[in-house]
Amino acid sequence: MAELVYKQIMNDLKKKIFAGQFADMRLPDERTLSETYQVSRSSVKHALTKMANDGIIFKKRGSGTFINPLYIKNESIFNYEGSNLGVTDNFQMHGKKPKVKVLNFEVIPPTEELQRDLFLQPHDFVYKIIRLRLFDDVPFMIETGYIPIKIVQNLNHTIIEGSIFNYLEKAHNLAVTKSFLSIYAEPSTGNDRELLQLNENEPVGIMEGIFFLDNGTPFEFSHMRFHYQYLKFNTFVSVQ
Amino acid sequence: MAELVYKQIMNDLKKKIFAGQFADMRLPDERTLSETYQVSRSSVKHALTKMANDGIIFKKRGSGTFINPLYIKNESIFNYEGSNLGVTDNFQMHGKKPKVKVLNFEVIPPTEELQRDLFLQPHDFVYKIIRLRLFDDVPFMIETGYIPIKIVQNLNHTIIEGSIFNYLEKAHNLAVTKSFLSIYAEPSTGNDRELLQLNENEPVGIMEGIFFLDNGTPFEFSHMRFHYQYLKFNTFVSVQ
DNA sequence: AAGTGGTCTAGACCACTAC
DNA sequence: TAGTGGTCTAGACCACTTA
Repeated sequence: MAELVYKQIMNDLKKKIFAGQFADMRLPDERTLSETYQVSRSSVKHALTKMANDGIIFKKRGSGTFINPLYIKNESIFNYEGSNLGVTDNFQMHGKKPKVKVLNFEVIPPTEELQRDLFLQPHDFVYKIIRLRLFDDVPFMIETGYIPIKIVQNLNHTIIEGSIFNYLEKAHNLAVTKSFLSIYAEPSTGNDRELLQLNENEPVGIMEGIFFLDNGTPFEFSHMRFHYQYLKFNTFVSVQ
Repeated sequence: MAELVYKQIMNDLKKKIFAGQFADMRLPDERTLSETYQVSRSSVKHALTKMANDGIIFKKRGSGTFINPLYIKNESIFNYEGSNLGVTDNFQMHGKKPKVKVLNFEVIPPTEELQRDLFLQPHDFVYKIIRLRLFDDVPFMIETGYIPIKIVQNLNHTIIEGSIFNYLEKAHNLAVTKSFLSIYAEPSTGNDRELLQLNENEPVGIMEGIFFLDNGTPFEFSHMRFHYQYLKFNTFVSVQ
């Protein structure tokens, strides 16, 4: 499979960045990279722009392109660099296997909040799925998801024990590529402490929001309660 | 002032989107826009790519370019839409006045971590500024900031009691437009509980990272500890 | 003055979607 | 098959930083 030029460059540069190959925290200039990889400067620029948008590097006009030191420092488990937004794909940690324990699986009428968030009518029923997620045997997150049955009619226990997003992509060619998320903290509840093995004074980190299909259709409302040590959300913010 | 071509296109399209000029939620195709604006297709693409990254539109290869209905319905879903990234500007809440109490203001040599994060030499001293932030008289955040003195030499007590970012923009024409942030939660320390009026089991939300000037120069490392009820970070995430 | 990233052009061909 | 966005090229010139 011939990979895209700009992705090859991205992957090669990322590899070299993590290998510490740019000790001065500075990348070669675009014209040199274009020579090195034997591609046009536009392709190099495409790769660098994407990496800058991901916060891996930043470009200083007139000076050069530099590595974001925080990017190397942060070994967060949660990042959105995978091929899709699915939790299963993104929570890979040092070779540990992600596991799923289904706590609840039912179909309910949508609350008013769900009607608003997912653009539903009162008669558009939704799956309510509660899952505990673990690395090997260490629980790290309780996930409550709501998915309209009109988008997928045939969810079952086997599917939701794996990655719903993967199933959608493979079986229905539906890709989840966008989301609006809120991140905040709360004291842990008794249920949190029991399931996530937290002490009395230890909190949960919460990430909740709406996931969208590629065409803009709201697909899922998700509420995720994390053991506080397992949620670190990194983001690059830019204005203007 | 001759504005950039792709920005003109962005602004024009945004204006038309909000005016409801694309009733079918669909933009003209790239080749048509290129004709309309009498520019190259690359420039149109540049504009559309930026708008897609902002969550304003969706591009579907093979189908066309579509408007994100949420963008029209709820403009406030996007954080950080002000003119800069300053805390003072962004933490406005229901007409309450933000106040600042300076807890610490000194100049120190940079730690190794700061040297790496802010690209400093060991002799590049930094301001260390600790401030308690309040709405009216309710404290909500403890902020510890480190700023290289080589970027601003004349900070004083009066300035840091207000908005440093505003001061920079007005007095030195330096705009802070980018940041790399991590958001996570921790149990509160004794100091947190005292300053933020938290109970034993209540946590802090933490936002920390680097703020950059428009030209890419790292300007400040900031560590912010929030009363958990006052940190809610909203973000739009998109892959591919 | 030299070097860097930014903008813009004109065009070719590819990959995917809809009909 | 026609139409859409995606990738890629080769090159020109501009804006900014550094020395």
